Amino acid sequence: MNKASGPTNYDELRGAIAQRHRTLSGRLQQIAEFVLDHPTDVALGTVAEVAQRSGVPPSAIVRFAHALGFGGFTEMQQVFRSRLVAGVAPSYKARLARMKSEEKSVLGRQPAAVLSRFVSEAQSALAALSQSVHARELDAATAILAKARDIYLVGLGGSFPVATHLAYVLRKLGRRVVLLDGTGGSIHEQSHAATRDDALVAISFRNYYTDTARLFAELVGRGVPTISITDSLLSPIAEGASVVFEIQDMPEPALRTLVAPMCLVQALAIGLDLAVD
Amino acid sequence: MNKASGPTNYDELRGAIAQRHRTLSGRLQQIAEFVLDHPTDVALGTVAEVAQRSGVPPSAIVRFAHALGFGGFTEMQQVFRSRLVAGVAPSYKARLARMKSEEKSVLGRQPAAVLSRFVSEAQSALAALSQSVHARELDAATAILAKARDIYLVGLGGSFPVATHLAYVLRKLGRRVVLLDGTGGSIHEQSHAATRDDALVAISFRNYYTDTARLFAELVGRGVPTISITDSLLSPIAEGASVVFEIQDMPEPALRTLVAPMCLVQALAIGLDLAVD
DNA sequence: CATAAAATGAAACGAATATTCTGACCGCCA
DNA sequence: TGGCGGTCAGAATATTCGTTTCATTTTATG
Repeated sequence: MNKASGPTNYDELRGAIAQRHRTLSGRLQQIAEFVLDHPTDVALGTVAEVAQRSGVPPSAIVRFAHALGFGGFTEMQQVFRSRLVAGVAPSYKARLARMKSEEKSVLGRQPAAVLSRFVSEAQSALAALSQSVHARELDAATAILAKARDIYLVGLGGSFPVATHLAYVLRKLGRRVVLLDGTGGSIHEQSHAATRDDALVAISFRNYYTDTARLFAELVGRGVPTISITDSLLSPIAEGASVVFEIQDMPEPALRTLVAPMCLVQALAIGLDLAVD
Repeated sequence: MNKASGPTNYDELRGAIAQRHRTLSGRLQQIAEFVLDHPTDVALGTVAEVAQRSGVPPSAIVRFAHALGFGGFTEMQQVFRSRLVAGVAPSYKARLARMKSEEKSVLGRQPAAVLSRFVSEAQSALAALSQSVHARELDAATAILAKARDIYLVGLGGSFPVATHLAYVLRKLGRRVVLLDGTGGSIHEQSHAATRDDALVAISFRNYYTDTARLFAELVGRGVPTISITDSLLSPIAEGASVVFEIQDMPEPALRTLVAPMCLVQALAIGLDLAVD
C-alpha cells in the first residue's frame, strides 16, 4: 500500500488538509485541527504522544495519515520534519527578503511593502509605549477602575475600535460597562446616569471629536473619576482627568494602526483583573 | 541512572563539547566533530543512522552521550531538537517570556509588568505577521477590493474592533463600506444587497461566531468575492474564500491585543489606495 | 424499524529502537 | 615478557514504537 504518496512539503500538506477537512469524519477532523495547530509536536513526537495530546487513540492518527495519502504516520511525519529543518536557518534568507522589501518601500507601492512599513512602524510605536507609560499612572488607573461600579467608555471616530475592544475585554472579565456609541440618541443621554461612584475612560486623538470633549467636561464637572488616553497633554480630554496616558507621535487618522492604545487598554483591563484578587 | 544531567540547551552543549574535546578519546572525538557538523542529523536520526553516517558503531554514540553527562542518546537528542524548534517558531521566545512572568506572578501582577508583557507579545505577533503573510495574498486581496463597488465588512465579538477600524480607514479613503454590525436587525438583512460586483471582508477568530460563519457561507454561495482574516485554515470562514489571511497563535479572546489583524487591515486599506492611482 | 456501511477504540502483533553486556584489543609500565 | 587500565566493536536484550486487526458502536440507508 505504499504506492500512494501524499503531499511532499508542508505548505502542500496544509492545503490538502484544509481542502479535505470537510469530507473527513469527526475524529479525523479533530486530528486535522490539532496537527495544524501543533505541527512541531507532530514533527518530534511519537504516535502515542500525538494521540494523547490530541485526545484520540493512536490508531486514529495512523488512519489520518492514510486518509491524506501517506503510507503511515512515519511518512507523514517526514513532511512535518522538513518544516523544522527548513526553518532552522531562516534568518539569513528572511533578512535578505525583508531588506529587499524595505528597500523597495521607497518605490514601494506594492502591498507587501506597505505591510512591512506598517509593521515596523507599529514595532516602534510599541517600544515608545512601554517607555512613556509609567507604573504610577497604571496603578492609579487600576485603582480607579477597581472602585468603579459602572465603567463608561467613550471613543469616537478613529478611536472607536479601541473603545469597543476595551469594552469587550472588560465585559469578558465580568465588569459592568457602558459603551457610549451614540446609537439611538446622543452620548450625553447614554451617560446621564454616571456618578462619582463610576468611572469614565475617554479615548481621543487629533482631530478630537467635540462630542467626546463635551462629554468629558460634563462628567468631570460631575465628579466622575476619569482616565484619558490621548496624544497630548493639551488635548481637550487632558485637563481635569484623574489619570492621563499620553501616546505620542500618533500618525494622521487614516494611517493609524492603533496598536499602542490597543495594547494599553488590554494591559489596563487584565491588570485590573489581576489586581482585585 | 538519571542522576547525571548534561547541558540543557544547544549553546551549552556546544560549549561542553568544545571544552572536553581534548580529553575525549579517539572515537569520541570523531563523534564530537560529527555532531557539531551535523546537528540536524542528530536531532532527527536514530542511533543507527547517526552511527552509520559518522562511521562508528551505535554503542559508541551512546557512550558519547554518557560522556557528556546525559543518561543516554535520547536525552542528548532532546537538546538537538530544542535547537530546531527554537529556530522555526518565532513565538517560542514570547512564550518563554510569558511563562517566566507567570512564574513570577507576584511581581507579574503589577500593572506595569502586565503592560510590558503585552507589549512583548505584540512585538512577536507583528514579527510573525510579516513572516506569514505573502505578497501573493496581498496582491490578490487588493485586486478584489479595487474592483468592488461596495465593500461589506463583518467581524463580531472580539473581532469587531478590527472591522470598525477597517471601515473607518476605507471610508476616509472614499470607499463605499457597509459594516455589518447587526444593529437594528440581523446581519443577513444588512448584507442582502451584496452581489458578485461587491466584496466581503470577514474577520473571525476562535471561538468563531456562528453568525459570521453563516453570513460568509451565504455570500460565498452567491458568488461574492471574499477575503477572510482568521486564525486557521480550518476555520468556518476559510473554505471558499478568495483570499485567506491566516494569523496564527492568537491567544484566548480576553487576552488578545489584536495588533496583528489591525496592522494587516491597515496595510490592506492603504495598499488599496496606493494601487488604484 | 431493519439492514448495511462506515467509523471507532482497545488490544495485539511484529518490527525497530536504544541500551547493556561481554569478550577482545591496544598501549603502557614494571 | 606479562600483567593492567582503558577502550572498543559486536552481539544480546529489554523496551518502545508504528501498524494492523477485530469487535463494537455509530451513522447512513432502505
